Amino acid sequence: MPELPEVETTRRGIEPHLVGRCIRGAVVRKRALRRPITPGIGKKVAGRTVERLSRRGKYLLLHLGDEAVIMHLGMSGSLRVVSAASPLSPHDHFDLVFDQDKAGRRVLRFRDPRRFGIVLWTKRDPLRHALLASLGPEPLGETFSGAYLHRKSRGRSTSVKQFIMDSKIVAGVGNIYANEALFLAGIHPARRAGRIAASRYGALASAVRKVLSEAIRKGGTTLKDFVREDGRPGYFQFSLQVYGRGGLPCPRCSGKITTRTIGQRASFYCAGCQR
DNA sequence: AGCTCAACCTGCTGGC
DNA sequence: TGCCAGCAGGTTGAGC
Repeated sequence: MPELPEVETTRRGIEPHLVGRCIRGAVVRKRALRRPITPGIGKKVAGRTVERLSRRGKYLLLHLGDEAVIMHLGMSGSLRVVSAASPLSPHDHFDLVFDQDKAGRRVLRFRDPRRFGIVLWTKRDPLRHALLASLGPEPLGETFSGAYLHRKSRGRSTSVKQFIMDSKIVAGVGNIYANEALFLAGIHPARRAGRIAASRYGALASAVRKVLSEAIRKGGTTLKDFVREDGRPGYFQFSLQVYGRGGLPCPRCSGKITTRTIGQRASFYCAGCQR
């Protein structure tokens, strides 16, 4: 479910509910996620105050002084701020429990049916954690550019789509937005990364930025189950040009949109507009 | 180093 | 109507 815009939407949604709040503990109902939830996490975070929330790629970071909680939503994860008494759904695996306030006791509730998500506690700078240390630049940051993509792609025979979905190259570009950005840039997703000119990478970097920032503005993409912290869906699914639209007319030339698997992932493109 | 592919899990759906 | 193979927004690690 969640790519960078959905994680950013979640971050913005939960941040005002969490910053400055003191943590009382945690409830672990199902430890076995992509990695086991850090043993004893409740005791480790108890008494800490949330200073801020940040995002790195698709990772969400809760900063608790020198320590941090690292979260990843995997394919099906979502986070909501709810009352501690709020009824549980089958896949509500983890709660971060806050001190009581005038609204009662609130929790940050992590739901993840497929359990590809992550909840880890770290006492180090979370950006130095093994999972985050090798991430490429932020696609909405200053070091991400066409020149950067061009330089990194030299000698690479992999498809450009797999290349921009590689988190070591650029952090947080998933399947939906890779398809969309390549359409916007007019680049065929199966084209070899090392055989694309610098100017076209300029167009691609711009397209990635545009697609991601537009999606953030619309609250992310809700295909089936993504919800914001308050339960509302995102709206970017109405702006999708090619993703999930195999067989339908291309919005630019009215040709048929092709569906094809590239690098184990469903890919959608217009063979007329994308070269 | 870089490429490919299987694996981790559950839920839904499209085709028979 | 009912069943089930196949597929889903992500990532890693093994094998070559």
